[in-house]
Amino acid sequence: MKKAITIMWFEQDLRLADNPAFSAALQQGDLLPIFILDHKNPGIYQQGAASKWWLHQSLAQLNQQVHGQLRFYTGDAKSVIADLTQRFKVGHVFWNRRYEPWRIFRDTEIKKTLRERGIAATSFNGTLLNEPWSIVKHDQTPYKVFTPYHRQCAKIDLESQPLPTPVFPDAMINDDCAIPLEDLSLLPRHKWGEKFDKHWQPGEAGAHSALHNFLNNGLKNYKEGRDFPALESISTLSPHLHFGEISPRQIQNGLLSVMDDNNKEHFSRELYWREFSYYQLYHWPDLPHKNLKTAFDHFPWKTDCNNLTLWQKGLTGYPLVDAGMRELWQTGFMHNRVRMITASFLVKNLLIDWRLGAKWFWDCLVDADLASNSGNWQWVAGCGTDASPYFRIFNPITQGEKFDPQGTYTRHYLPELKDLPNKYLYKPWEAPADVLEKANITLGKTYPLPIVDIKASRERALAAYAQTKQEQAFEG
DNA sequence: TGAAATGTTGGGGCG
DNA sequence: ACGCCCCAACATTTC
Repeated sequence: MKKAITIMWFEQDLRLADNPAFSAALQQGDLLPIFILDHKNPGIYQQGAASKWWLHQSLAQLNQQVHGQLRFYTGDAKSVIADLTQRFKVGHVFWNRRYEPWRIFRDTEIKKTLRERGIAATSFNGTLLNEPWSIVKHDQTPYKVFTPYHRQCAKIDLESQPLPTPVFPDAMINDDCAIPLEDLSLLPRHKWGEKFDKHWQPGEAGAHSALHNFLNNGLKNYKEGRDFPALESISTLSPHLHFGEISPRQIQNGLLSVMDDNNKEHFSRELYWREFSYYQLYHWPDLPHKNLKTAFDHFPWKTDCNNLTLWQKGLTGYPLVDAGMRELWQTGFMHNRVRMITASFLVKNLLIDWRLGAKWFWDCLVDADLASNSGNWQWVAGCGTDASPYFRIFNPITQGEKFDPQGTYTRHYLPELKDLPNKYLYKPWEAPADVLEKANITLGKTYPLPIVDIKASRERALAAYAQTKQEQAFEG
């Protein structure tokens, strides 16, 4: 009788340390570590190009960590696993749970099928501090608002130690039917991803170096500094977290050694915003594509494709908005404050459906995450459960003057404005002709004129939102 | 994790 | 010295 093998199914947990499924799988021995690129099941949530680039790099790192013994497959995960159980005597399949609705559906089926065939299937929590179903209000319904949700988590969260990096065997099971990483075709054809190389270090080592860099530098000024895109006061851990190169528990544990309670508290809160997004996605699986407040189903969105394109390209004529959109394109990332400003501009000043903004971010972000991206866009648009008030409309001029007063960030991404004095940086159309000439700027040519009037578009948005608010009250 | 409009206060100029 | 106006600066309200 052949000895049964154990499958460790990696997906959004591309790390060895504090990986509960991997640690458990190692206990069983005769390990086949696999990764499946499932392009059959995600439907409309096909991974974006930037995210694919990251995944490729991260898989390469993980494969190196297990001495090239990670086995790659592509196709429908259910069939791939069924096929493996045909060709091998499989005793046990391990994985860490994932929370996208299509993955929950898929994994539930797989678990059921395996068990029916007498194969053990065990999943773990390697991704969240709390399982979404474990936190409910007294009446057993899920929290809709962040603050009470967070308060409740703080009450029950115990400090738990991350698992140590396990020792893994030199030789794991081989499978001749597996394909090389390159055949997953994750890298863009036209070297578009190469520009990301200088900004990021995907993989478990890169994740920990980002964490330590943040703990030693950015964190001490996090509370104030995180609002200033020119400062390096943010963690940039989001893509690492998305792919599970580091766990929230490891991050929280890293915070324990830091004395500064105030900044620590504010950063920890952001980890819980991530948790809250996953929580919402679990309890409201329509989060990515439906307004949670149904009054927004009749919202008068503009369908002007031209303005959407100008926003995407960073050609709105509002320098802070354009700088953010170009940061996104160039680096696959955008500073959080600037994400709010660019999103507010699209949804409120341009009146373009938040789902189109979410789609663009989804394609461009290396940290594209269905839970966080959808949750945050619903928040900005005001149609989420816990949403930004409808009248909160960011003024990209004021925001620039307040949060990038020297223009360091803005000029970095808009070199065509580098010689424009601070006084006019966020409103170049107000600059006198001689100032523009001296700065080598021809408005409408070297840099666009504003595509909407900020005051008029603000009033237009307020009117549209007031109408929706009324319908909402009517619907109860 | 806003912004603009409106209201209030208090100091200085000036008849 | 006094009252009046002007207008920042700050506070409150409204969207």
